[in-house]
Amino acid sequence: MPTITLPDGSQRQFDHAVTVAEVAANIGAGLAKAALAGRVDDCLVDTSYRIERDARLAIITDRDADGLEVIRHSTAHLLAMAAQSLFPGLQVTIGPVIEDGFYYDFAYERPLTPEDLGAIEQRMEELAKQDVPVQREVMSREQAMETFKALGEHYKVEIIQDLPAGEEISVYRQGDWMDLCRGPHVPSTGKLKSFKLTKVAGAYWRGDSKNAMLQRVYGTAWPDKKQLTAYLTRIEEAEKRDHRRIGKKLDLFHTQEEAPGMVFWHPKGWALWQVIEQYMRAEQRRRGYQEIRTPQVVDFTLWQKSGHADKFGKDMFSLQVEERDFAVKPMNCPCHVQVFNQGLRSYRDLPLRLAEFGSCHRNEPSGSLHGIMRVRGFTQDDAHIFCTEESIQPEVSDFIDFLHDVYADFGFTDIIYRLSTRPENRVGSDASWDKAEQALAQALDAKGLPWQELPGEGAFYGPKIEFSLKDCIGRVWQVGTIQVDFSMPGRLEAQYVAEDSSRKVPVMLHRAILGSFERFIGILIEHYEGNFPLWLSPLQAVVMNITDKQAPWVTQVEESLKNKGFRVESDLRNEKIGFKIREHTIQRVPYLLVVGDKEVETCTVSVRTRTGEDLGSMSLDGLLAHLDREVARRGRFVSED
RNA sequence: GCCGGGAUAGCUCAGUCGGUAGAGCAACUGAUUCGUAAUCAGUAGGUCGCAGGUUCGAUUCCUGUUCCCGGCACCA
Repeated sequence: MPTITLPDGSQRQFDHAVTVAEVAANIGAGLAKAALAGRVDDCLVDTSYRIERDARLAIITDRDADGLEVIRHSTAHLLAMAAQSLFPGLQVTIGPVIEDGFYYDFAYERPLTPEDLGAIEQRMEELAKQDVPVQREVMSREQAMETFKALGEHYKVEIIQDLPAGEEISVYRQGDWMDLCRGPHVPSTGKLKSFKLTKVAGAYWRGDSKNAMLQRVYGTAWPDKKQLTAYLTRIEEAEKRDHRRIGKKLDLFHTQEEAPGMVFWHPKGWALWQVIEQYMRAEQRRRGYQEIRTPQVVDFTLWQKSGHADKFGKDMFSLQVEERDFAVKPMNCPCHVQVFNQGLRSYRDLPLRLAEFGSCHRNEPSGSLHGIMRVRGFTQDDAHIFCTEESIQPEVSDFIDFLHDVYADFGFTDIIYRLSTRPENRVGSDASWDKAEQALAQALDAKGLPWQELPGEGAFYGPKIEFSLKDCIGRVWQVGTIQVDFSMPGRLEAQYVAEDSSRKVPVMLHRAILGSFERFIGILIEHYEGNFPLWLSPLQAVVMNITDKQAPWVTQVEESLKNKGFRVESDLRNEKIGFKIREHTIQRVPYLLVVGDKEVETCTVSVRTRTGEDLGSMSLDGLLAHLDREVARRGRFVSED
């Protein structure tokens, strides 16, 4: 005699055990049809789940986030079913739901091709149309092992073996196809109406490059066609923000075969870079950092001492010159310790903050290179803070404030925080790791920041906070970081004289806000779609004439603005004004200054923005005041779409 | 590094079932002096990524290689 309590608080009584589907039908035919799953006392179940006793129940439809997840999960199953029916011998492994979709990893004798995708998708459509019922079945561990062994599903057998003892093992059948799965799933394949397979790719079994490479098929699924189309359009639009595309269009930089993973910066890209560098330089100085510069090429023995040679000597660009081994620096820290080591340091010198716009080179794996986001030659806004253990937390706290200020100036508020903790291979005592991890966690908590822990992902010398931003299609890139290091100062013999005149080894904090200029600029380009706020714009204004007659005043305006430090060009070409406006608008120039006879007479310019807004005529002083105001607020209030 | 895909004019791309290529935009030349997103006409522009092989003949087919793209792994 279960009493079912619905989300609105109403109750329904039944004189026998009922399934979720039956309760849905009892409420209404529409709901019965829409039901994809149920939530019984906070537990997600199939619509076929039998409720034996009093319970709270929510019927899950495609309007719930959970419902959408069920759809995606079931679509992954449909994909596997279709793939296996088309390619005998293809084995299933795992098929989880991911952001906006799902994937399924298959083991097959040959790689799947993009053409195969089309065939699989078509098969999925057919199977969905057949509205095949999906049924759950519980099996014993032995039974499950036997079943999947008999099917030749060796990966599934391995998965079953690794399931924790006591865990209920369920399989889902749809037609003559079945898969090991916890569920829940939609009641029948007919509920899956709007999906699309998006890409195939190789992926290692269990994410380990020592294992076999599987065939991963990615797809997306939505409650209806409209949402599917909206998603596909969104992705298409997002791809137009791609920094590689915009970088080329706006003539910011290029790359070429002879220097893989290295960037050739063009005048406009370098102008942008310089604005950022000068800004960071000023901000660092304001906050107690001292800027230094250290060598690019350093004897290999230093990298052996620092521990770099051991852990990633292969990833360094090494060179032999006159029988001596050198390496191009992959990081700045060992060099910064050398600066610290000059002279005798006192506790009174701490915390000592040494900053460098350090150019580094790392021989990154070829497959990991990506536009200017992941490169082999890059420049960090690097700094190392030498301090005592007691200063770790206040320094970290100050750093996070600094970082937030900088990000806000660049218009970033959507930041992902992660704390990477001690890895298996590490140096330093557990006690010092405890202290360092706590200091980082507390600094984040004290500011009320939401963070995620990445256990075991810390550097070998200490834990780190990673600050990440997303690119135009949602890929996450680490930009900022702060890392606690108990190891390197000791290895490189850094010392200071403490209050009791004993010699002590300082703690070192590695930190960066932008991360690398290359990556940060890549993110900036995608964030603004090339419509940089005025303070960053490589070219801030173009002054243009209507006919030759106005050329002298145009040149005068150009010179005046340049003298005030603005990045300005004039366009005196014999072209129609509409043509010039169009060209510079496409080049995302924030201000288009038009000069005709009227403006010459009144010593003004007609001001138009790249968004097409007409600000009317302004005197030179008026314009300068307007531009100054806008530059001063940086990226904080910019929203130009 | 691994799996798949790609590379054709400055850019975006079409094309050749094997007979050495084409469009739009850009560039250049000329005309036009025209007030807020494309003036008109003409000209020029390519070792079809690179190296081999097959072939009478390869941009096209095959092999290798480099780089790029999408994932995976990696990211000290």
